[in-house]
Amino acid sequence: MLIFDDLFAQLLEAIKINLPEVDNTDLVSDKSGHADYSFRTFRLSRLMKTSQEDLFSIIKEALKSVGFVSNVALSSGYVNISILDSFFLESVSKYLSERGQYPDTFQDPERVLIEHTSTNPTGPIHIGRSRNSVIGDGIARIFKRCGYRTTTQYYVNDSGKQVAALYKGFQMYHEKDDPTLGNLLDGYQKIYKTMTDREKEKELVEPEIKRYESGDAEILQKIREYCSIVLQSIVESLQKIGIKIDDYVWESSFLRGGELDSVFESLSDKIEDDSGAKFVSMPDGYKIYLRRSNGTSLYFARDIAYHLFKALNADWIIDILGEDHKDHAKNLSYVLKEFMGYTPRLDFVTYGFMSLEGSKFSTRMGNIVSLDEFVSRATEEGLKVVREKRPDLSESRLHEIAEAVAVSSIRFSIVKVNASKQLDFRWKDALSFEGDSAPYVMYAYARSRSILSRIESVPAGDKSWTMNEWERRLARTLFSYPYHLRDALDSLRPEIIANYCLELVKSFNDFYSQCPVIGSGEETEKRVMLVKNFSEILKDAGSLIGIKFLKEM
RNA sequence: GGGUCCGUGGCCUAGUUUGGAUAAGGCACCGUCCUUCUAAGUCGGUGAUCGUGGGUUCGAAUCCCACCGGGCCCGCCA
Repeated sequence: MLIFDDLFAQLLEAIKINLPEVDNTDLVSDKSGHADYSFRTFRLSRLMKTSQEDLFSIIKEALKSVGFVSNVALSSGYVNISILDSFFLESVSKYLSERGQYPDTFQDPERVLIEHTSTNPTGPIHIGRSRNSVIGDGIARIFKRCGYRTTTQYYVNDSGKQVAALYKGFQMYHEKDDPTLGNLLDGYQKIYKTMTDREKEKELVEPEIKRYESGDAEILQKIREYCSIVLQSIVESLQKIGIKIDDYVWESSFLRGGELDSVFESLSDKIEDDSGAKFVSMPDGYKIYLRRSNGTSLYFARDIAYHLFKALNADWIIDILGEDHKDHAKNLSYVLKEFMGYTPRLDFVTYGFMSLEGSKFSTRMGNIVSLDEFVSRATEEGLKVVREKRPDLSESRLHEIAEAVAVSSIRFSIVKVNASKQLDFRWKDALSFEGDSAPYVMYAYARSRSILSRIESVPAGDKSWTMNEWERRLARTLFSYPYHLRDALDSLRPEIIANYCLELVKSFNDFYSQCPVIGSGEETEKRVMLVKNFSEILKDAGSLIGIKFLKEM
């Protein structure tokens, strides 16, 4: 829960005393530049058959007692409400100095579990898949920031067809070799080339699945070993872009622990039979198979078991999934809630697929970019740029900056786009460090730190803190941070934070070019305060989406 | 074919969940500003019938319907 001076709520409450019919869609934070808040009279005027002028008088009267309101005016149906110049800056400063953060938080008892990435341990993570990680990690950080007890989890698929193929491929093509990452991937790719149709797949892989699920010690041990090797490389790739997942849950643990049997037991009155195979029916008649006729389990059944397991330690469960899993998510949610009385809050964030230079990612066409490759190319590009701009810095410092720029850029370029949209990856755009990008954000931070580092003593200034338009806009944008944070949390949309960062930086850059800080006499104290608040809040917000901030760059 | 998501200047994106005051940024292009705190920046300019057509409304990028274009799903794969 966020703690801050919620002006919006206070204004609304004050107006409600004299005008109980008001609801929170009548009042908006104004974006048109007319005022700070704007009350729209249209709805109430019709509803109450009261003129806009009369409503205006009532509102003006109601706001008389509100100390931070400086002006109330009626303009073409809008009641424009202005806030005292000093209020925004004072409020933010108070929180930062007294509580250490703005907004402050109150620990929420709800335990939130966010599952993300969960890519099959059958190959390195590529840039398309990393969209999942970037979104998931962003959402997790937003929850933590808002005071939730948050855990992230990676579901390791070490059972089923794909990993059986990983095993079989290695046995077929590299039996005498060490199970290195390279050999495992090679075997996997080769076996997939031979599995040209579903019959071929069945023939090669199904006996292995059967062995696996019947508890054959050899295959169990091998698959765990192979998956661990591939998973390790994925974990390392994620680490490079600053993502660390709290828990790894192995799918196979539900096969062995008996959880799967309890799933079938508790669903027994819903389960139907199709020549030995087991399924449940959705309201539209669609059949969801839980078990093959040969007795082995299917993904849906194991995913039920997994979600029951999640519920043991969480009140709110969030899964980040590719849009190909959308129907699965809907059906899973239905079965859990309607058939099994599932109580935790369950949300799915699905994201559109990424493409590469306008065409589909495709492993077999070689049309793919691994996360590692992207990181190293971005770092290289970053190094080129920093070297040119900062020839004065040491080699190690240049590398440090290049890496921060690369990682931040990668995450920012992915997270800033709404998850529901398809995202086309283009090298040219991804490696550009200008405009609406992470370096743009980082650079503004470095500028603010540079100013602060040059401040020795601050002369006491004019305490009334009247502001010019640039100071005011910056102060107001800083103040608005909690609203964006709350929006991002409620809608599970980390891009709201990315866009807020851009908006905040824009207001800072305008301020920077118009308002000198050092040596500005009476203005200095106020401006230093603005710069200080800016650097803290920008770092706070940007860190949520994985931007790394440097004092200089 | 059925379901579902997306469609905003030449290109990319915000705004759509909660309908409101001249549709907001970036890239590219043209021009401006470094003897003020880092020019990865600032300012100005060119460029949008918000996919199309209806509807609801005092008011629609936003809500409803139809259509068009694209993604994804429709497996005893995951």
